[in-house]
Amino acid sequence: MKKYTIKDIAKLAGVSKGTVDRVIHKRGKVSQTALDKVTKLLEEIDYQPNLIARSLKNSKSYHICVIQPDPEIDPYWQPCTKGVNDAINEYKSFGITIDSYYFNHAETHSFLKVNEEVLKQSPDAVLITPVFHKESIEVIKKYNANNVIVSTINDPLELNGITSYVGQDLIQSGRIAARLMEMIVPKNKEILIIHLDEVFNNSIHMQLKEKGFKNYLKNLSNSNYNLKTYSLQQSDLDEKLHSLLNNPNNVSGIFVTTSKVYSVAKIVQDFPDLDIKIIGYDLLDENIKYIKNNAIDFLINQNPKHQSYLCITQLAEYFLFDKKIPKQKLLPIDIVNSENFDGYTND
Amino acid sequence: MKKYTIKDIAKLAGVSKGTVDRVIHKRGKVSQTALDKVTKLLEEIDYQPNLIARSLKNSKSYHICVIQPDPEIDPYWQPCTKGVNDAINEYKSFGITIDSYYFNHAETHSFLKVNEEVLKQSPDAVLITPVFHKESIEVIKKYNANNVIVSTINDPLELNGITSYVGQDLIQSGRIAARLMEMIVPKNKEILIIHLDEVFNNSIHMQLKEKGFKNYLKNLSNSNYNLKTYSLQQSDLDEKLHSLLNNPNNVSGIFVTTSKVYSVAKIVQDFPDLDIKIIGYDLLDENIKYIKNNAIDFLINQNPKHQSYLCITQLAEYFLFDKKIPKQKLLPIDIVNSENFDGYTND
DNA sequence: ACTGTTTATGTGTTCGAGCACATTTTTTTG
DNA sequence: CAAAAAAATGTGCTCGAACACATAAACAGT
Repeated sequence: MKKYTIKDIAKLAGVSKGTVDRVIHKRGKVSQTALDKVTKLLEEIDYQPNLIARSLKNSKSYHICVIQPDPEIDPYWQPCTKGVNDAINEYKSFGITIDSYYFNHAETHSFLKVNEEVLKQSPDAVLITPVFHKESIEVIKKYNANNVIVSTINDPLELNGITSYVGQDLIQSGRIAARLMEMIVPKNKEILIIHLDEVFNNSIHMQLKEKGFKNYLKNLSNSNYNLKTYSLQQSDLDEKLHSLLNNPNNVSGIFVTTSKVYSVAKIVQDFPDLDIKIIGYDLLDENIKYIKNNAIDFLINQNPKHQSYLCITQLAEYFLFDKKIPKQKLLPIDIVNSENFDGYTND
Repeated sequence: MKKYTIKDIAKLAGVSKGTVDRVIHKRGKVSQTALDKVTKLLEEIDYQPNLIARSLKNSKSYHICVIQPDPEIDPYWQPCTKGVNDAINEYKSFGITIDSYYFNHAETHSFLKVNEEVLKQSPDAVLITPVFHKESIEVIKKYNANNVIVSTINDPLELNGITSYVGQDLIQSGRIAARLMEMIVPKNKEILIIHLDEVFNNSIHMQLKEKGFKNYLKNLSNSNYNLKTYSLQQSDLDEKLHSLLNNPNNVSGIFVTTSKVYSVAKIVQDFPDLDIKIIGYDLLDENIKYIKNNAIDFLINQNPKHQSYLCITQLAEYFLFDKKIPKQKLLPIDIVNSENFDGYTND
C-alpha cells in the first residue's frame, strides 16, 4: 500500500507534475488526451493528496476571535474558557492564533462594543456566544459582510449567516429532564419549573427546555403531574420559594432550567421533611457539591467546555486541512448523577 | 503576534539556521556564545516549531493494526469497527494506514493466530482488545520485544508493556448502575445481578462491575436490598429467569453487566404484573428498541466506537506530530435513557 | 512558409524543519 | 609557526503540493 505523490502520477502518466496538478485542480489548459490519462490514473490508485504538504504550502497564519460572556461575572462560562485555552495550546504550533474577548452578559452595549473591536481586527473567523438574540443577528450580518466566518455555540440562532453551530437540542434536553422526573417523582404530584438567572436576557434556551419538558409530560397516559412555572431573578428566589414551601403544598420535583440550580438546592435543604427531587443543569462546582450528597438528583451536562473546544477545532481543521465544517453539530446530552460526574469534569 | 521560523531566529541571533537547529535539538557542536544567544532568543520569543513542516520532513508511512473480536459474531463490536473506519478515513491522507484483523471471541487460538499474523507484518503499533486476559499478556510481551507500540481498549490490563489504555473505570461503572437502581427501586426489594454472555471468557470487566455495584449498595444506610448474582450463558437464561419469576418473588430490579441486556428485557416483558426495573449496557439496536418503550430503564454507554477511534487518534497524532500518548484515558460513563440515546448513536 | 496567437506542457521556487555534507575557525601538537 | 586535528558554523538539499513563469507545440491568418 504505497503512498502515491503527484510526481509518481506524473511519471506513470508520462506527463509533468504541472499537468497532473492542473487536472487535480481543474484549472483547464490540459489536452483531452492528457486529461483522460491522468484522470483515469487518479481514480485507479485512489490518489489522496498529502494534506500535510498541502497545508505547509498554504502556510498562512489564521486568526480566530472568541467572544463570550465574562467568566469572572458568571462562572457558568469558565469551562468555556478552558475549552478555548485547550484549543489555543493545541493549535499554536500550527500558525493559528486565538484571542478571547469578554463581555458583560448583563449589558447588551458591552456585547456590541466588544464586537466592534473584533470587527476592526478583521479576523478570519469568530466564535460568538449569542446570549443576546436580537443584537447577535445584527452583529452577524456585519461579520458576513466582511467575509468573517461565524460559528456559534450554546444558543441556536436560526440564521443563514452562520457557518457552524455546536450545541445541543434544547427541546430534547427538556424532555430528558422530564423523563428523569417521571422515574423519580410519584404520580399526581406537583412539579415546579423554575427559570433562574441573575439577569433577564433575551436568549431562548430556557423557553425551549420548558417546552420539551412540558411536551414530554403532557403525552404521558397515566401520570397527571401538576406543573407550575416561575421566572425568577436570583434575588427573588429566596422569598418566593420559602413562602411556597412553608405553606401546605404537594411539590415533589423541581426542574431548574439553568445552571443556577444550586441556589434552589440550598433552599430546599431547609425542608428535609418534604421529599423533593431536583434536576438542573451543568457541572459548576457549586452544583457538584449538591449532587455529591444527592441534594440534587440529576444534572444535565451542557458541556460548554467541549462545545467551545469543538467549535474551534472545526475552524482550525478547516483552515489547516480544508476539512469541511458541518452546519450544525448537536452534542450528546449527558445525564449526570452522584457517581458519574467525575468523568465529565476531568477531561 | 508574528510566527517565528528557524530562519528568523538565525538572522536575529546572527548565526546560521544550522546552528539554531543544533541548539534546538541539543546536538552539541555549538560554542557557548552561540548557544547562549540562541537559547535566550528562543525563550524570549517562545519559539514553537511549525509542526506541519516538521511532519512533512519526517513524512514516513505508519502502519497500525487493529485486532478485535469479529463484529459479525458478536454485534457488540460493530461500533468499534465504525470507530476504526472513521479513523482510517481521517488519516489516510496523512500516510497512516490501518488494517483490521478479526478473531473469534470464543476461541483463544483464533486470537493467538491473528496475533501471529500481525506480528509478521511488523506494524508500528497495534490496538488490541484483550478479551482473553492471560493470552493477551503473552502476546503483548512479544510486541514489546519487537518494538511495536501496544494500545488497548475496553479491558484494563495492569501491565507495563502497554503504551495506552482507553476505556472506562469499570468499578465506577457498577456504582453508577447501583445509584440509578437506588433511585428507581423501592427499599428492601430484591435485585438480581446477571452476568450474561454467549461464552465464558476470562476478561474481568463483569466482575469489576459487580464489585462496584455491590459496594455502592452496601454502604447505603437505609435501603436493605437483597442482592443475588447469576452467571449465565445466553442459552440457559430463558429457563432460569422464567422459573425465577414464575414463582413468588420480590424481584424489583435487574442489573445486567453486559450488552446482552435485551434478552433479559424480552423475558421480563412476559411478566407485566411485576414492576421490574432493568439496567444494562450499551446501545445495541436491540437494546435501543427496549429503551425506547421503557422496557429497559437505563443503559450505560461504554462507547466502544469512541474508545477505538480515540485510541487510534492518539497513535496517529503521536506519529504525525509527536504528541505524547497518555498512559490511561478514562472516558466518561454515559447514562442513557429513552430520551437521550439519540445523541450517542449519531456521532 | 513565416509570423502571431492560442493552447498545452514543463520547470523551478516556495512553504519550514531537519539533516548530511562542505567549509571555516579554533585549538592542539610536533 | 606550520601542519594536523578538532570544533564550530554554514550551505544546500529533501519532504509533497501549489503555483508562477518559461518554454514548446498547435493552429490561424496573410
